[in-house]
Amino acid sequence: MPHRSSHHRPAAEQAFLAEYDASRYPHPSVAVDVVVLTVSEGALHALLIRRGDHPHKHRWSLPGTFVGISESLDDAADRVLTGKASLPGVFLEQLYTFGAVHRDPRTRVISVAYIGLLEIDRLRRALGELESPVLARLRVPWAGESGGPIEAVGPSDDSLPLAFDHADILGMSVKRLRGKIDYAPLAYEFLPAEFSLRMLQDVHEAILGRTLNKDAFRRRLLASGDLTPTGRLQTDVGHRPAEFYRYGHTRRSRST
Amino acid sequence: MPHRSSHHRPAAEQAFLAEYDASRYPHPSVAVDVVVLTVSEGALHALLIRRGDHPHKHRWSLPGTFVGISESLDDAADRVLTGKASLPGVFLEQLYTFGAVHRDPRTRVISVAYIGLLEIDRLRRALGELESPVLARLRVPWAGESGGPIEAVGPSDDSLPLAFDHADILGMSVKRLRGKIDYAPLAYEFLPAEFSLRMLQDVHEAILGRTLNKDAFRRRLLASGDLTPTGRLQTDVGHRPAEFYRYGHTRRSRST
DNA sequence: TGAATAGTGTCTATAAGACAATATCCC
DNA sequence: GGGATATTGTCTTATAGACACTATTCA
Repeated sequence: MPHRSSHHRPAAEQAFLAEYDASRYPHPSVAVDVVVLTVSEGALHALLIRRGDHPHKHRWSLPGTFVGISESLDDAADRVLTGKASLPGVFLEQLYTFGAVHRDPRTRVISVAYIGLLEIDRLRRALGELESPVLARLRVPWAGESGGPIEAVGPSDDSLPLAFDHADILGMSVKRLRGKIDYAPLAYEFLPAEFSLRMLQDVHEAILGRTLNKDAFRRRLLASGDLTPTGRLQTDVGHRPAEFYRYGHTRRSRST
Repeated sequence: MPHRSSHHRPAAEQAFLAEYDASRYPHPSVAVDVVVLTVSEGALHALLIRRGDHPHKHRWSLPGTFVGISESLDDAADRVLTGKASLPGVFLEQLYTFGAVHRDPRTRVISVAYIGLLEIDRLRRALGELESPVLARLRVPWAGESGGPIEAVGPSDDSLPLAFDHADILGMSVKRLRGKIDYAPLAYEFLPAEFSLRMLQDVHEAILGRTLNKDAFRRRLLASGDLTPTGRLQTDVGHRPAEFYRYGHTRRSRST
């Protein structure tokens, strides 16, 4: 969220902070939280973990970890996925850093949020090994890219109480996804290597939260040159089978 | 930059970090750096400060500060502007968090970068009070939104040596600006309250690093409904004077 | 009057929405 | 064959680029 710098502060506070010495004053803790997103049944879902301890005991939170003193932020985000869920090779991108003073009631924790995108089947397989996590459907109460906190709902449409400012982090991740889906190849992260145009459109619609024009979607994506037809067709579908495509630039013939 | 989570780490390291206790292990320092941007003479410029101390003595760096233990990130970014340069009310937005382990050779410093946008005249007035800062023109070696580090050049087109990873931070800020200029009202931050369409187009061109079609730009901006004509005209311009506009939705008549 | 830039009108090319027609699979 | 969805083609509409023309100011 953009803001405007505030009006003047007391000169004493300015002087104090200008003299701030990194080694003499207490440092905040720095954590990374990862919004692990997937698309299932036409809707975005996020991976949540039920907290066993205070604060926010029994609320649901994003998987995360503290950042080691000799570990980059990206590596810490990796570690959340490769450690907890054995999920190497997942698309990860830094989202936003949440730094309100009292966002964690215990102590000062600044959290660098990441988004991780992956296919539902792969995520489910990795989750099979674990106990507490749940895939919660996201309910977005705003249209377009307005932004703001969003809800996570359980299997029976019950709203799951979220820990800390994680409703804001989830909201920011959906906003980011919506803003980038039209020009960045994010949707393919939610799909297997080969997919039909309808599957791709379903992913776009789940992210955007609205239906799209089928003809225009087809034309636009095929014209982009980012899709390579595989020649393979769907089977056992009870109607004309769709062709499968693969993400990647079509090789242009050398002679033309 | 998106990345992919790496392959498995040694179980011992995972176990160690999983047990990481915020109170027992050293915390990184957290700083904010602000990319203060303005548009002058058809080009983006950023505020840089010559470092007087090691490391990177005599190199140029972004204005920044450490984050206080009871201070939000946004407040720390405010303080950089209201403290050092007496610039309250400036548009500030969080950009990205830079967390490579050795980005600062002294100790572990994670830096949350912000962008601050303001009008050239206002910035110059505030700078008059100070000594070391300079407004450096930005030279962007990539087109569109490819991203990557960029150069800052002095008055005689000499490249200024930048401290730390500040060339990357500057590059990220230009990339962000280019990505948002078409749908967010960023350009107006670089202009006085009343401006001509040509002045607005000049700002867009400076940000995008390329010329735009004049007719299409006019049509698009006027059709957006975001501009209110003031009725006032330029004076002393040696050619037909342009009308001044103001940013803000045109009030619609109640009867129509 | 001439130089210079603002602003308007028109034509064309491209992309999106709407809709109809045909294709192909399983039952 | 019938149901269902994929795929293709055409028409219409909105928007962007190109270009020509008119308008207004100061020197």
